[in-house]
Amino acid sequence: MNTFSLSVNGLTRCQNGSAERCVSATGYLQRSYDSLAVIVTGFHASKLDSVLPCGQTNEHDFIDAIAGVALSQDETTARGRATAEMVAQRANVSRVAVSRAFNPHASLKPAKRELILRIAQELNYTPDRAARALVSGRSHLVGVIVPDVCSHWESQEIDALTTALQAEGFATLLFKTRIDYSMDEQLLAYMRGFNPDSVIAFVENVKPATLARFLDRAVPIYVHYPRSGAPEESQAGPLHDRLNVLHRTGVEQAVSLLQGYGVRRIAYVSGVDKSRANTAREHMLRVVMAERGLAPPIIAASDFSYDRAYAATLDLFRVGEGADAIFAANDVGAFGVIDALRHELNLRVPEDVKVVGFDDIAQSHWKSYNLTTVKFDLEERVRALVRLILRRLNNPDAPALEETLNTRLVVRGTVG
Amino acid sequence: MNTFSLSVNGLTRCQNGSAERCVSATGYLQRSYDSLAVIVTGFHASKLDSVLPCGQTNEHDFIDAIAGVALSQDETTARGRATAEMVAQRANVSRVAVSRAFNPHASLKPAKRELILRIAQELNYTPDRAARALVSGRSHLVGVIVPDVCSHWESQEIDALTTALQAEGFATLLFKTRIDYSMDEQLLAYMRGFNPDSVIAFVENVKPATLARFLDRAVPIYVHYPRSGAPEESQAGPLHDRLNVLHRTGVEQAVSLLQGYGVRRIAYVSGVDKSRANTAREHMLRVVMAERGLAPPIIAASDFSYDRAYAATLDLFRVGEGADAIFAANDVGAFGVIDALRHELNLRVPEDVKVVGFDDIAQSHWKSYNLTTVKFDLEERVRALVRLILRRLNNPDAPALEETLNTRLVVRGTVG
DNA sequence: ACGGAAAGTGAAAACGTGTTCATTCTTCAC
DNA sequence: GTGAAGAATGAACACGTTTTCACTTTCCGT
Repeated sequence: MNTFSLSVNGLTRCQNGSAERCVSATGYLQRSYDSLAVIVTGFHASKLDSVLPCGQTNEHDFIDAIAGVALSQDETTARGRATAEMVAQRANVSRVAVSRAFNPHASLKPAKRELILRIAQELNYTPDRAARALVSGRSHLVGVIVPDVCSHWESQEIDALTTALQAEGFATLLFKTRIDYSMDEQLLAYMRGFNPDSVIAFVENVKPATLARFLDRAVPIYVHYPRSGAPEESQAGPLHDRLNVLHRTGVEQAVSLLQGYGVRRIAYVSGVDKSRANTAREHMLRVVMAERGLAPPIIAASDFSYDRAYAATLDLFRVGEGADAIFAANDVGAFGVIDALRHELNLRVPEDVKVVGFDDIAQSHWKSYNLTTVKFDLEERVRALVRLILRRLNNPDAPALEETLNTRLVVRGTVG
Repeated sequence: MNTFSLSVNGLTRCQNGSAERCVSATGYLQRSYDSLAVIVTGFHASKLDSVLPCGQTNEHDFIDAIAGVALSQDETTARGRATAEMVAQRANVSRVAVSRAFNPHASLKPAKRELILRIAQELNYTPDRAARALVSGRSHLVGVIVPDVCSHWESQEIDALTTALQAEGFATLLFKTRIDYSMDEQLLAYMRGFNPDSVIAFVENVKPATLARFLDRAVPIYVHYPRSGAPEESQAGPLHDRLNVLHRTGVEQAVSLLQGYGVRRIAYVSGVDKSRANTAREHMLRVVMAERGLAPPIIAASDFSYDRAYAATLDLFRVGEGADAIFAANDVGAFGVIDALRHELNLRVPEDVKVVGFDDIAQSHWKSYNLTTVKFDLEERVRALVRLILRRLNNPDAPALEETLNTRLVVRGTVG
């Protein structure tokens, strides 16, 4: 067969390849990464030969060369990965022992385990997750459904989520749904084929029938925008795992601050109409304002986006009666509000109108906005979510769990 | 066994469950989704019974109920998914026929295929991708390595990528690497376990040894920031698949525009030091400026981030000599530049200093920035990338492919 | 009607792992 | 030295597909 093999550190061999090219490449590798064993095997000799840089090379050229080879690799070696059988053979143990070596809970003589792991590393072996999933029923994949990865809040949450899951041996499987926050059946069926162990949906208007299609597997599904979790809403005990957010704390701080400045007319530029995040925020704002003797907020309909918040603000002042202060359902919406006020209505923020957002995304501290906002600790939230998921996966029959997170006001330049 | 089963449309049955609860739920489902078959099966009857809402219910309550059941589902039914065997049995065909029914290229009598697909749908069956991957060697997963999902450019690219891959029957498997744009071996080994069919790395400083660990499988790896692809750099023929971007066009337009305003001192606020995107952009700027008789740009070191671009701009004017116009290596960096100029240095943009970015991300049209920028068509780029990947997967031995994309200047408010 | 090509079919063999179960080896107290 | 308990071991099976390989049926032109 037309193969090429190249090893660095210890044994250096070439088969069916041009010797000097191999040595040149080897030398380069040794110079750059001398403590590392590199094994390259199973290519069209002709291709590797014509591609490997000779003489002095820089790193980029070498990467290009290797990448080029990887791309044109021989089909016959596609399954060339080391298998547990090979490791077992080389270590003079049974294949089962190899499996056990990679499972920390299995009992295996420490010396044996060490030997197996060493040989496995030499052969660049890791257990095949597809096979493992097939027999264990665990794919170690977590499906994440999101309407728009670019939305700041979502992207930051996906980022933290991926980090947390990765640390626990899981991987994030990303799916996009329609932008209107609905999750269609087709997508769910599609995703189901990948066997995720759990699903986190950044959408809300989930149809029962859609969810039902998932129910023939024990897949915990987390509809991601949590209940408002205000004390007055809490019930005897949760029916299922739940993540609550206490909007009250942050909202009270914000309203109190605004009252200190003598604000009278407060408007709310909303999020997507029936979404829980929007409902909870608007509701809490209404409750807190009523408690403090303020008239109900003026509602300007929007959908969490910059553009619609911008337009809603124009309407509020041109068609409507305006306001002294504006709450936006999220920070991105608040950016739209601020830009509309400053650049189209020629109003000053915060002198003429004060603005408060929700979320505290990374962009909120940018100087052009410098937004005062109700912070929703993202890292903490993701940690709690991953904790819920893992606990549920490890113990499917445990009683329902509930985690509660608090909010607080971050005061910046758009108030005061 | 302690099971509950509920069907809507046609046959409506309850087993071991409270009849009226079942009927109530059924009625709700029928009212809401009357054209849909809903099959719920395999739960702890006690749990479903205590959870299902009775009488008038709203959608949210019902979702909560179903979700609660999904979470507390019986362990024994975890593998309760329909299998090809069951479909075959019910359709009176062999299991192989079922497999063929789901493979468009396999030959099967149309009537038979139709029957099988109908029954499969009834049973909510889809082929198990883990099993399929095991035997076919194709996981239909594409690994995406990214240092920071939140970065605007990356998040928009991930979004488009996911959409495109989803349409082709693939899914995006997301991994995070370190923020310094390096890709560590550990991550690659970890990812390898998931058997991605291809890997797209949004990182550049890839070590050969790191890549080599992937080379025992035929996995096309795309290091994502492309070569500058300027004509003077192009070679005889590409050694491997490659995506080129012609920065020249957009940069020429930008420099020409600036010259028209009599700009003399041009600065460049850079990206991550040795990254290709940064290198290519700086290089092209240098070349074009030289061609037009301008002095070389003043370099202000940054790393693509808002905060460092902000700081670099302050340095440029406080320690250095300032500039009439500033190119930023990316749009986010340009936002930092603009904010530093306006809010800390009290300079006007564009009157005192003109600013140009690279990328044209969605935020660039926001009124606070309204950035003039060199557009890099994201959708087009992702389409090209997916095209390359699929062609390579379908035909691993095809000659190397090359796609070239152009750029153009989008003129907004930060120049002129 | 006839032959041959093409299409359709199902039994069996992979794919690479985790798990169970009966067996063997080690350890330790007496 | 003995017995028993516990740890360590490997053979065999299971997981749900796709693929290969003979074999049978259908189709079509003469």
